[in-house]
Amino acid sequence: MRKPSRLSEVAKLAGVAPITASRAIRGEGYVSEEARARIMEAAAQLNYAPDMVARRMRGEKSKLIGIFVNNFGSLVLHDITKEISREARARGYDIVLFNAERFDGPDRAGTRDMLAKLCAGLILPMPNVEDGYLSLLEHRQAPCVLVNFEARPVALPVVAVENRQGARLAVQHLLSLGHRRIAFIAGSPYTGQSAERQAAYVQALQEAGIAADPSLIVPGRFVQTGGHAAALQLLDLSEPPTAIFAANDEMAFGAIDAIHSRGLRVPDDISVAGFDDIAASSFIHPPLTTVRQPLAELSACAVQALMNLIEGQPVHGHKATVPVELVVRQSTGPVAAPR
Amino acid sequence: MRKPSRLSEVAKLAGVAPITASRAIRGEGYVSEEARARIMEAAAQLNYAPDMVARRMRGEKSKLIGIFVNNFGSLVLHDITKEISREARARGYDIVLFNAERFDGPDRAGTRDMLAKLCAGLILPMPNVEDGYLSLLEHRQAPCVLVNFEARPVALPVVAVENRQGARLAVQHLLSLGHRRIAFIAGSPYTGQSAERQAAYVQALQEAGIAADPSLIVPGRFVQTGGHAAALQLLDLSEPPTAIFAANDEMAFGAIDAIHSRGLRVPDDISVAGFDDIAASSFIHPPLTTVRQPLAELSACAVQALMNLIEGQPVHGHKATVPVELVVRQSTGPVAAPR
DNA sequence: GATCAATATGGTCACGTTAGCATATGAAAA
DNA sequence: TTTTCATATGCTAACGTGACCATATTGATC
Repeated sequence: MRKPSRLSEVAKLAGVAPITASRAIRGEGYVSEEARARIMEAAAQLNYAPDMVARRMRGEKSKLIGIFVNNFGSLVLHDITKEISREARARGYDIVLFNAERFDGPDRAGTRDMLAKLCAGLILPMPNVEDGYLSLLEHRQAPCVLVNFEARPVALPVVAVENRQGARLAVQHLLSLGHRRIAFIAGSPYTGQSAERQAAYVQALQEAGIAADPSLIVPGRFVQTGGHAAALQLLDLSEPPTAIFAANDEMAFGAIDAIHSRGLRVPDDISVAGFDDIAASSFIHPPLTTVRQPLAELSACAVQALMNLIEGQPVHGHKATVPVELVVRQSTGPVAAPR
Repeated sequence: MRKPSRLSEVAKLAGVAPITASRAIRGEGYVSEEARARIMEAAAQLNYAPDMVARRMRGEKSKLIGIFVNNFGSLVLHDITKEISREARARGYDIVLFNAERFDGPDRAGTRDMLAKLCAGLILPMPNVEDGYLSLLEHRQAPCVLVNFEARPVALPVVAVENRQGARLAVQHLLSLGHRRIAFIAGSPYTGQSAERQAAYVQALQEAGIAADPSLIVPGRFVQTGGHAAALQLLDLSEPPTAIFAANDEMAFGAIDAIHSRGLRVPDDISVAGFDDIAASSFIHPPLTTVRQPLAELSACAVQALMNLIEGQPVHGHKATVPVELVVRQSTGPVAAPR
């Protein structure tokens, strides 16, 4: 590897001290016009570029925002990440995405902290965060905003969608279509987000005078294959549901696939609703009835909160919520006539 | 922000020199059992974690692989990234994804190079790379592997799918269904990948005795909205095509949407084929006939090549290709009976 | 008793950069 | 003439770490 040239080399070539070259390149402090010209030419000649790692070690801020995710394959996170990136770039910040899923690699925390140190701020679109790391963040490792975090009260800004309201809308929609046996495919067991949606599901049923049947609540880990397996399990019940509400769209995709694989039709035989409204949801067959998260608004809100933190405004554990909206498409329909 | 504790603080608390604490923590060199115990306890008490930025400044390797992408919203890149991440983690490496789309932020190159310096190696799943940066990489800024790079010969390892063969399969499939007016929705004009697929499309037509009609070749920038607009343009032709081959699945989604919006049916009125076989393609309506990129194999190949570079094997501009496969689903069918 | 090897510990310096302070020059103001 | 100010430049130190070299101490071997 050819070593990149250093500031001291530029300075030597220009016949000045390194600090003077530094000033010229950064455009700060006093440098005479002739010295500046010599330095710039030397820099160009040596193809010099400042070493941001060294700058960071001196504690300077970068123009970089880190997004830490713990589900690298998630489509809704893909969409959220895209929106955050758009917002951040509009403000002159670059984006790095770190796969923070747990694994047993060496120096796990070290790598994570290195990135955190390099970034001006962090956005964590995670429904849950390991306790140890959360307290590290609360003690100000870096400016940090949580997105869709629902695990517990926390001393950091949180931006989230109205999970309960969204789940309630979906369940009420299914109830209004005449469904009474409505199943719920839950996400990962330890995410507050899934818990919120599940709680609202139970409550909406109760308000309609229906007791939640535990056998109709099946976990699907927020992934498509999990939704597939969960739906099969539900279809195998002695009294299967007439509608399924999945805690996210990807599981709903899996559920629809599972239903089709049993020779049943959506929504004629069984209705399916999701949550998120990811891009693919309007394209699948049948188009998915789902709860739309306003991702652009959510992301704008998160980036704005992070900018406030970066610019030194005090950290408060304020939680901002953005409203959701039910998008009715063709995956839900009236309950089938009794056989 | 509470400052993280430093090695010197740990050393002072344990009553040793910093270098001894360093040795104890890294588990290298000679440290007596009692000293090690004191140091470890002090480190735990101070919640010490090594500063990887400082280590990197000393030139140490991290266990981090950077993936630079220039289309942050792309679904196929999402899938590729996921696979690379899986492969890398199996080898003990973490992953960061950098949004390298061009924009005019400050210190653009500096941020990029900082990340490059932090990573043990880079994977660039980009069909094209800015010339200046490419030559920087060729001069060994960091170990680097290109994925699906098709722009020009390059002195770096390249792993790619057989774009020409894939496009040929798709076009031949459409020809075998009786189609003669087959349109092509191209990707971004400056990506070799799109050019490769387009060239094979033209060649396959010629082999069937059909001259490519320039009005049937429309750019779609590899994005869904681009595919939508391109399809509308094609449908507005005085003699519209009976089949559309899109250079990627996302544009095919957009095309199908556009066709539906005109009250036409797929594949009854017009067939649509894509390229990539992203996850959503089997779920959309109708399920998409497409060319499958073996993403797991592609990624494994790329990570293996990068490991070779990192471990010091010589860099050669070898290009590895992985085979593609046509997946026939329901978006393609026989050409409609003449009206 | 001298030599050697293994064990154990620390001092110094460099990685590339910049803040803080010190210094030097010329010109304008008192 | 002296003071003040704006301009221009450089030295030193520090960010946190670890390689290299130097120095002890111990026990074993000749």
